[in-house]
Amino acid sequence: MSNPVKSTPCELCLSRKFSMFSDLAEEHLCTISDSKNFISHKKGQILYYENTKPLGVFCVNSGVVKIFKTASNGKEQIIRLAKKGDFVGYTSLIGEEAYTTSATIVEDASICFVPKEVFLKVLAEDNNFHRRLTQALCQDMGVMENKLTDATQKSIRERLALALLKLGDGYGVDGGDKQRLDIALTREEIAGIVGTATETVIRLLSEFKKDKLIDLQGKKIILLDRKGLARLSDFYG
Amino acid sequence: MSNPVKSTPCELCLSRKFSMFSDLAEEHLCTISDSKNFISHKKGQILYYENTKPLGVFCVNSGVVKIFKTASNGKEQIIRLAKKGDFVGYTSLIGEEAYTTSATIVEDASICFVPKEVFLKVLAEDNNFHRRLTQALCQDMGVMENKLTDATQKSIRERLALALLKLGDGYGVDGGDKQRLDIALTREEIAGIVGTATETVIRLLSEFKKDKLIDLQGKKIILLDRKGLARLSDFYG
DNA sequence: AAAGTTCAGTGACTTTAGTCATGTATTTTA
DNA sequence: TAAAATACATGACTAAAGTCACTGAACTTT
Repeated sequence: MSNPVKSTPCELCLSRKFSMFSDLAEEHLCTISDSKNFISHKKGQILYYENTKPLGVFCVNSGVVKIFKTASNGKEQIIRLAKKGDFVGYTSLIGEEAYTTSATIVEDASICFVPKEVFLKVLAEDNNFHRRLTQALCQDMGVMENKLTDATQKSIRERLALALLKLGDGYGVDGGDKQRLDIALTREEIAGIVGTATETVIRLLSEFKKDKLIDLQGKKIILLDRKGLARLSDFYG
Repeated sequence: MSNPVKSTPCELCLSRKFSMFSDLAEEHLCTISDSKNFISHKKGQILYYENTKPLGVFCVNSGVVKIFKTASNGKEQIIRLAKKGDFVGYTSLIGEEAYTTSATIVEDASICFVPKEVFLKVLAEDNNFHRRLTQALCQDMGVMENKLTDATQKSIRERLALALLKLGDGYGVDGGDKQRLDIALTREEIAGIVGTATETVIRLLSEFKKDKLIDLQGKKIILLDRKGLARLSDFYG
């Protein structure tokens, strides 16, 4: 689907530090490195569609991938954003089921594809890796429980404030109380993260701007007052 | 906290068939059986609170447990209901973090408690068990993605219809198109499952009754028209 | 069996957020 | 660079669901 580029071996991959492959045994790392496929993806391209069968695991080297579900009303609910070091599509592979989500590129990305058999072989043989993966899964489960609770119990205003803070954690530059979100999301995508209508996001963002919580410079969002957003994102603001 | 009763050994436990211990190696089963603690719990009793540290894993032998989060508005979001054969509290244990949820008894239950060290030892030594657990976790992740999407993209009416259908799957008797939900939940608890206000559940239930989708006999709910509920639970009903 | 407590149900009202319509920027593409 | 396509923005309206207040029913407790 995309142009294969000369591959960096996993042993030398700088994104590996951030991934679950970070302390994989040398031999397993080589197995993966030899069989993987390095591909460059442009914004908008698709990694996989919901309900298709996984053929392997994607490992993000750079760029941003959105993992989402298409609801029965046609809207996209973004489950998470994956960046450098993140694995994509492994839960469906391990769960031995069709993909429960779709994945597309949000910001131009380079991504490695590790074939099913190789990934599962390493998972089966490297107990330490398996242990780490299970632990990460369990922690992700806690994250999902939080998201579900926020989705049902918080207002859209609260959820948007929270979403901005989390984007700040993942993609913020400058740090401190004032940080620029270094990620290009459309208002519709932000709506997909929060789980609301695009117009509502637009309205609330200008409201936040009026309240000096954020600033809008073209496409980019600057968080001016993280504490204020945090107060707003919790029920009693 | 509760009255310990004479323990059924795991080898003879009838609920085990339904659990992830179902094909545990004999030796590991014995290790667990020897160290576990069988306890009887009454409705309303607490298994654990959010933010406390897990000391082991609960294995439900009979009865029903609700796993929930208390939101910042004080309401309970029920994450799932656990029954015979289900493990409770293992994700936080394996994730090496404090409980992300609380758990209390919804229907009088008998539950085994397996201490942390023993459970983790078996997990580390029995690769087959570890594999099965990871697989289940991955599938549960897909379930959570679905729940999140439903929570943000479906209306309360749709979500309630869906919740009733799922309760039918897990606790329905008679089967077919007409089934009685054999579980005693208050309207407030149903609201906690759906993620809405108690009054809204009450109103919608009487509406469903008026529309011959369900019947209300005292506390018990009877699903009269599963297909109708299914149609309603999907966006285009 | 009386009193207390929890639970179910209803009405009135308010707030929130979704939808539709339309207009203006801003990118893309031809 | 003009045209087309997206994306952003705003207003008006509607519908959905939450809150508050209260009543009556059904359990518990003593």
